[in-house]
Amino acid sequence: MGRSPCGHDENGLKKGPWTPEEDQKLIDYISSHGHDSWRTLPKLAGLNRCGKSCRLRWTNYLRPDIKRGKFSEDEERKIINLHSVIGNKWSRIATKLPGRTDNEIKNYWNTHLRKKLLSMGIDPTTHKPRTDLNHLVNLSQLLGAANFGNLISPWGSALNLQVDASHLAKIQLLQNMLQLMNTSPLLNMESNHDLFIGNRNLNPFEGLLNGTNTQLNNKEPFLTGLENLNPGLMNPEAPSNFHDFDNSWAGLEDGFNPEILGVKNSSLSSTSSCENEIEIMNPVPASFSDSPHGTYNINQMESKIDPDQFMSTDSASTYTIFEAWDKLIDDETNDSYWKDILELTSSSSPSPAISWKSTYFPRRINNLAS
DNA sequence: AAAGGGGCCAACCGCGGAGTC
DNA sequence: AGACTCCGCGGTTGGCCCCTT
Repeated sequence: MGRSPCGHDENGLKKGPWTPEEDQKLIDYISSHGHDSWRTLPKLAGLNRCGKSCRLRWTNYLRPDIKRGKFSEDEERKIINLHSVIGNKWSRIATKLPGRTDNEIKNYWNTHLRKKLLSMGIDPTTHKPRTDLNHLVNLSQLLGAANFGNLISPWGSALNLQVDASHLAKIQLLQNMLQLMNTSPLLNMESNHDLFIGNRNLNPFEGLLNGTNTQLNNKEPFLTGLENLNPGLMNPEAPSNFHDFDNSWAGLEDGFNPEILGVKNSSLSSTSSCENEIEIMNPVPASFSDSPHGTYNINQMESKIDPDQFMSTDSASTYTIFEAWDKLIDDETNDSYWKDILELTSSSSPSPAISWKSTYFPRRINNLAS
């Protein structure tokens, strides 16, 4: 395994797979002397290796506290949740999984979890539902195989929607919207990472992932998605740090101006620390900017939230996510689609969901509701 | 049974940050 | 302040293994 089997570098130091004898030498030395300096360790331990190779071998394989074997479902869930928050920070993820190394987690992600998410129709980079047509085909197959009547989407069973690619796209757009809001800096002012780890799910498909389907079977389908939002928004008596929300929203409709959001460039392009040693990544995934500009689709919509464009003052050609929403709604020849959602979510009065929607889409909601 | 191909994963590479002089 | 060294991290590689044909 590895590269350059039995090879040696220009200094005559051995590279490639470790032999049992070398392993034993390393274990013996570290057991009695520790590893204060990896640079000097190989010579002192009688190993013809570079210090880096010794460190890697120890930390990834020989360390006594390493847990080997298959990843548990709980570990899988943790990895997925952590990755959705901090991205490819394997060493950070590893600190939350005792006995697992960053290398092991990274390999497991690339060989198992990534594919698993893809097969579930989730983009492993953004942790959002995928929106390409190939995926829609896969998703429809997945849905078809999984008790279609109940499993179309978190909201599908209640809305009794017809299932075709068009509806799936709309459902996904709705989910994307919810997730976008969920991950927007405005909605995450409290930066409580417990929102993301453990009992809170970032993506609405997690029920599929963990096999519980809790969200999919939820009796309040719209709320199922909305519960991912900051509870402050779901609460009619929102906490004080949301007092500017309405004003901010007005600004958003004008082009998603980060100044209005109070978002600095640094927080968009890098990470910022929070007290629990979890970094909240850029809420707008960088891959958004990779979306091709073609016909109207979700990717195009999301591409308007490219962090680079946040800093641009040129808004003449800006096609905001909210305009896309308007277009989507306008494209619906029959408003009953949206009225169904409204009726459903307003059935339990007073519904937090309807107030949420009124806040987000005041014009549209008022028109439909009247 | 043999060959081919893809998956898996240990190990390497290169970069960047931190510390030291 | 700048140069240098060391360490740690994320990305990538490539040999082994297993499955399929």
